[in-house]
Amino acid sequence: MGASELIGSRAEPSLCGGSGQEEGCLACEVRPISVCGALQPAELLELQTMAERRTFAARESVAVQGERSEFIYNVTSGMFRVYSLLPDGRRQIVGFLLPGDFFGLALGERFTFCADAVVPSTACCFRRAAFSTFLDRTPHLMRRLHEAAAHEMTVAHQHLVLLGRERAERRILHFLVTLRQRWARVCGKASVTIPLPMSRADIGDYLGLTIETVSRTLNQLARDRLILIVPNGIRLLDIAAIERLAGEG
Amino acid sequence: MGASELIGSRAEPSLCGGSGQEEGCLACEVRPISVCGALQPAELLELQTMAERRTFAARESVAVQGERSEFIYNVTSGMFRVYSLLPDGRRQIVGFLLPGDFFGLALGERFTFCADAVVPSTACCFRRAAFSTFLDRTPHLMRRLHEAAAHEMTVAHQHLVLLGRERAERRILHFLVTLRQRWARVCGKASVTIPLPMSRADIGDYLGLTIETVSRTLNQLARDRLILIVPNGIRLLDIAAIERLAGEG
DNA sequence: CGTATCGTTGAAGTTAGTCAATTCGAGTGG
DNA sequence: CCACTCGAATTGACTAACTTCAACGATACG
Repeated sequence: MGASELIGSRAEPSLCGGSGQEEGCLACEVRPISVCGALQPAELLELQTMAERRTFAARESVAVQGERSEFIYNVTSGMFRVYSLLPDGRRQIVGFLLPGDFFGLALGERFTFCADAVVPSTACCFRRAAFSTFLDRTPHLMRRLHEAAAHEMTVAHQHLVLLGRERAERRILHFLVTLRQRWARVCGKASVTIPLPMSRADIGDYLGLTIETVSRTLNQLARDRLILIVPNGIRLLDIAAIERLAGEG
Repeated sequence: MGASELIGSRAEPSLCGGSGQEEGCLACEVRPISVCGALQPAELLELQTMAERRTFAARESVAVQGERSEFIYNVTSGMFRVYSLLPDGRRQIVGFLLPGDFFGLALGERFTFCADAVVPSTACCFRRAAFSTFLDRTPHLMRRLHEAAAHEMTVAHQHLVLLGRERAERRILHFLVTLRQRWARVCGKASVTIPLPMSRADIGDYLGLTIETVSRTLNQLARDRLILIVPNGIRLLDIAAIERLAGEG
């Protein structure tokens, strides 16, 4: 083994974003990558009046399946998981939210899913009613939201393909490749080290696998010298090979 | 076996809908259950000018992954399947479209999935550009479309739960229960006999199973006297038990 | 009546799940 | 600083579920 110089490359999740609360929407660090990027300065000032930055502790709940959805959220830092709970306690994570991602787009009266913070995180909260009327006055934001929803739909469909038709190794690889791309968007540049703030159980519940299978598969990939497992993350050692094995990516 | 009096209860898929072409949107048989139901008579007349009823033969293609999406469609009779093809020929069906369902909601420039007719079917076609401008002038239709998209999202998430966390029997049962509800909406009343115009291969590709597993599971359910397999359909013999076994349904 | 396709059934093989033991790492208190 | 504890991650042995491969039966169609 003895690759001690490789170890220690901790995936420190700056998880981008940060404070900036005081400065309002104009100075928002996720605006360029979020739906808010569609807005003019004047509109941002108006949006700001109905926005409130909230902090969430790790595991703190954002939404509970079936409860009334008073707010919608725009993630500004950290990571959230969106999931469904089955009566017997099993869980299916349908997605992880990164900075710039919207939650509550499907503006039904009630949340159809649970969501909570994976790590300490922040999000911008909007009262649904206020946001909704703002939306009516701002058709280009509506468009942008619709595009975001369409993209979410495409992502969900790819997730379906993964769960329905791929085996464990490809699920894991696809997950890593996709997550890398999403981090790249958030951080402005692609990194070979992917922060994985979520647990193996989370990954398993996202990919329809058990923790044991996730662990075995990751360690097999590490033995094959495709990845390196670092604290709180994964370093991709051979991105070309990984993307090839993952399918289209 | 000798339940010959039960056999012969063919699931004749009137598959509801039918002609009505000549009479226009006002007389459209799927309007009450479709997004068009949100429109006023005057608006329907306008919509009608950009609508064209098209007929599709079984297996005729509606959309091909990656191609430009010139039209969007509203299913008026029959059934379509929406799917993704993998490079090695495997297929994941992400959904079946019934009368009243919209296709092409995610108004990207290109189709992200394939779609074709399962049986001879008809659909109302709208040129995307024209429909899009109509949408801008008709915010309540936009709302309704957005709600439909949100519902699609919820359905996709439930599908994810199914593929990620349920075994074959529950996938099949859930599929039957859900399809029954959808037919009920289309036909105006719930029936114990569910038309299944699609093949076992289609069901398998929808549920992430092989044809063999679909066949074995269905026949096991028939042996357990929960269902009866009839030509082109399934009759549910014990709906209460089926819904219990399927989970929340 | 022959052929093609679809569906069913059986047997063998694989993958991932289950159960259980062990290790690792972070945090705690002596 | 070290022992202890707790949860997360890893690893192994075994098992269940589903797939694969193969053969066969039914049905529709020319």
